[in-house]
Amino acid sequence: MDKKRRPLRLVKKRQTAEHCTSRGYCLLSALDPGHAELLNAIIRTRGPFRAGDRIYRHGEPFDTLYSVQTGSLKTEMATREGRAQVSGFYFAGELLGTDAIGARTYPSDAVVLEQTWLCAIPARQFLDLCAGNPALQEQLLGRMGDRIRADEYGWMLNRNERAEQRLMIFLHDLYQRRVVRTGRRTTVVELTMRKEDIANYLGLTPESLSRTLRKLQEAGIIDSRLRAIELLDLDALSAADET
Amino acid sequence: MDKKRRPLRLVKKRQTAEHCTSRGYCLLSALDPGHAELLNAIIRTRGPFRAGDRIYRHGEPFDTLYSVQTGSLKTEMATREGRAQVSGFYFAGELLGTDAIGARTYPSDAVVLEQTWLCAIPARQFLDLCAGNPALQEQLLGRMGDRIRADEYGWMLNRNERAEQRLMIFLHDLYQRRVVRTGRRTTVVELTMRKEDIANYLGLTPESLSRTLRKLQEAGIIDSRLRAIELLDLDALSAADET
DNA sequence: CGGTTCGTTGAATGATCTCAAGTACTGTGG
DNA sequence: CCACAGTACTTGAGATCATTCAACGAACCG
Repeated sequence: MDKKRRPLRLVKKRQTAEHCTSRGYCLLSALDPGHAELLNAIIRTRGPFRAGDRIYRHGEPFDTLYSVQTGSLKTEMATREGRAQVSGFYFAGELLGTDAIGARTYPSDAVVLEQTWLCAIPARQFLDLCAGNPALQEQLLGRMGDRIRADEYGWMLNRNERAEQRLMIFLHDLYQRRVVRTGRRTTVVELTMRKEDIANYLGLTPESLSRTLRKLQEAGIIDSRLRAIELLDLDALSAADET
Repeated sequence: MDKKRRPLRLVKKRQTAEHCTSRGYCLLSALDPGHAELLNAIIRTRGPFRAGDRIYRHGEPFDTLYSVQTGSLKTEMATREGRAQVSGFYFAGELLGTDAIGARTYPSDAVVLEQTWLCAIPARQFLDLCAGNPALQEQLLGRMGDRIRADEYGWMLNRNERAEQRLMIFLHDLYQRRVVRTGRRTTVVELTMRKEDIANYLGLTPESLSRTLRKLQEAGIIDSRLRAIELLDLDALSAADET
């Protein structure tokens, strides 16, 4: 399942927070200039990484959080039989590594899906900074809370819903996250991950995913292509996602 | 899948000042006397609550965290069809409401399962206290991180494992948590929740749970009674729970 | 003691998986 | 640009597991 292990290319390239300031969905946005400067001083831009690169592996000492600048990643855990289990996908603006906070080591592997730039945030210094800055702490807690809620909600769905429903919710989630990230409402969702990863993430076999995609296609809800899916009936998808 | 609330096993049974003899005893352990005093000043013991009481409801403004003193609770969310979905169980020493941190309202309902005493912790004041106290912040972040990891692990299991496996993991988790709470290694697990709740939590119908229990019983792994389950083969159960 | 809820059991249905082929895409070397 | 090999994806048919529907038994509570 893990084919090519290219060595990590850590191209160090000093850079300001230019990549972050433009978007509201960024940790820096909560900071006054003084604290932003402090945070800026400890973060480092890293990249480019290529598909298959592993940013960290489970069991390695946890010392760094990553903010995704451009590109995308998946995280995966190992089941006791040694199979990989995809536990999440991460896109630009999202924070990678939060599930390691409070632990000594990363609980999962982070695998790059396409050309990707990251922003490395030393965890120790960052958490100390949070301790002295209520606004930043609130940002961090907010994100962790979001994460807990999202996981819990996702878990709930996975227990109850059928494959078709889960897939619709997943697609709608991808769409929504891209709206939040980019503000654009294109109905074409690019798939930077393999279908196999999606199936794994949804708890389905690739065969079942394939059949389910076909079903949605026949229902006129999506147009499933190879590396992209066009969402033809957003209403149907968001209806699936309603609490 | 359950591993879910297990993170809270870090809870220390520390009974220091009479203020916190039996309330809030976990979070206080990280504090120097001065800060402990501050925290003590804002927490309040509440109870007794009886089975069926709702501590909070989803949608209500989030303003309080609760530490379970004695007794037990379940949290449940509403699916869009209006059915209830059990999202977790909480026992003495565990922290209730963390999934609301960062949100304005509680995402779930908290329902009491038996006679229960709680310790109410005003969220605003508590979080402010954390912001000024690195040790306390670390405790809180640690718990939230534990929670994220547990949810993630649980979710993973739920996607992969069959009913029998999930049930074994659940039972083993109940056992482990009780060892942590009480230190006693009795193999009889009291069920304060209804079987219906367990089935719901595991993503099964009550019928399927019943059949699965019978299977484990016939295999000599458990002795399933009405309000308790005796764990006859702990090795088999912990084997199911191994990473 | 009845009524009610909770839990169990059986048989039939349905969803997803497994196994086994077949097809389409991707990258490589000629 | 094409042929090729390797991988990803799709499709079909049968097996497996959990659900549904229906009925019954056992505990709880007035």
